[in-house]
Amino acid sequence: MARIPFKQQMLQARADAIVDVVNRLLATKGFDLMTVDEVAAEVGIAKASLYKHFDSKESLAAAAMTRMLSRAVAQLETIAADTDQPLARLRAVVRWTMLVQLAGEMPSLPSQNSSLRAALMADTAYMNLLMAVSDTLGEWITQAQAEGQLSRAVPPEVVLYTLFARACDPVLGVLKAGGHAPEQILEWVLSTTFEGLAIRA
Amino acid sequence: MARIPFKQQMLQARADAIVDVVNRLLATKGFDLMTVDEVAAEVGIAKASLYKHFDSKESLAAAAMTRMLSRAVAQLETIAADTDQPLARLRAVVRWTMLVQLAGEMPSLPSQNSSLRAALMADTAYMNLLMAVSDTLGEWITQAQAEGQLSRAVPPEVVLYTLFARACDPVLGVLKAGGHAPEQILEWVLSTTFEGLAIRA
DNA sequence: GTCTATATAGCGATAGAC
DNA sequence: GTCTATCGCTATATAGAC
Repeated sequence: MARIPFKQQMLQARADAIVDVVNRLLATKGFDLMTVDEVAAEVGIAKASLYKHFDSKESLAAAAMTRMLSRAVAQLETIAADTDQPLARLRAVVRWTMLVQLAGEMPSLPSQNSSLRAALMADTAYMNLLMAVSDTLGEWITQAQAEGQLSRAVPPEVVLYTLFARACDPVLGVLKAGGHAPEQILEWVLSTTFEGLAIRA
Repeated sequence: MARIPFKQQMLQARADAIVDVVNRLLATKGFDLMTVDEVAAEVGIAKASLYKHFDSKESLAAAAMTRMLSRAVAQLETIAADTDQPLARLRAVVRWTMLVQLAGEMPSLPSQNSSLRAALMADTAYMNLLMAVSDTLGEWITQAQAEGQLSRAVPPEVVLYTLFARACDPVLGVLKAGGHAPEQILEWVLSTTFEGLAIRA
């Protein structure tokens, strides 16, 4: 284990604190309504100091998304160790993303903001993690279809996008605001996602 | 039929033209990235003139949403006349909302913006139409469940929210950007919505 | 009602002292 | 690196002439 200078540790801790705040604000207000002033105030530092750590508002968002993706990778490994069944793995993934969202910790970015999209696609750490997650999920999806656990009515690509969409499904927030218990919400959305709305023939 | 002054007709036509532009901009860029300057420029009038028709940016969005809801009400009547089967009606509703979205005409508003939420909830025309749509859909949902066509694993409320969520499902945009045919996209998303991802036992 | 011109405010980002 | 203070820009909204 390499020795890490004390000063550098402090910097890393501060950067983590910043990303914590950004992550929560992205989850609650979204990118457009989140202001850099607000981030600095909640972290408890001056805005100019914040810009010593991150180049722009977009890079703040990218850092939050990157950390969430790295947590997702870790979670995928845990899930893979838990079960061999590909469909069970996919259910566990959706369950985890919904738990994160219900905890108010799932950063969601507007897909329409072009400057943000550009910043994300230029961030190699983000892109690599995104591809890692997509690849792993893609494998599980094709396995689940091959083993007859997952519907073959839709191609793997569509399944993947559907799972990603569930990670930021607005239905969760509405049901949470309606006063329903998290565990109950989880069951409902998992049911609609995997079993669908119609009655099984 | 009451006679309507020519001048008033012109005003109404202009207001419609404004809502047309707002509707398309809300569908493509979203509320936060849409600017009033842009709306005025595309309509071809000065921004100050625009503010003679609408009080604020929020009221512009409310007008677009209200018109879309009134179209939805009309569509519900058409669907009700087409079939008696409640599940078939619900499928037709989702199909219609997805067609609108694929045409780039479905205005979507950020649920996080509080000033916008307040403006919408203060708009009685909007609220009445929203309740009308919700009531009709709610009836069809309970009927479909009673007749054994729709899953009873989730309460009607959750079904309703799920259907609303499909009207602005980001998966559609991703698949469209991927170059897939609209009819193909429609089938896939209808399948995942009603039949679910898992294989039917 | 429509226009030009402007008020007002908030935000992202930076300068410069320490 | 951290701070205070400020720049520069953009956006919503309005004033006032016609």
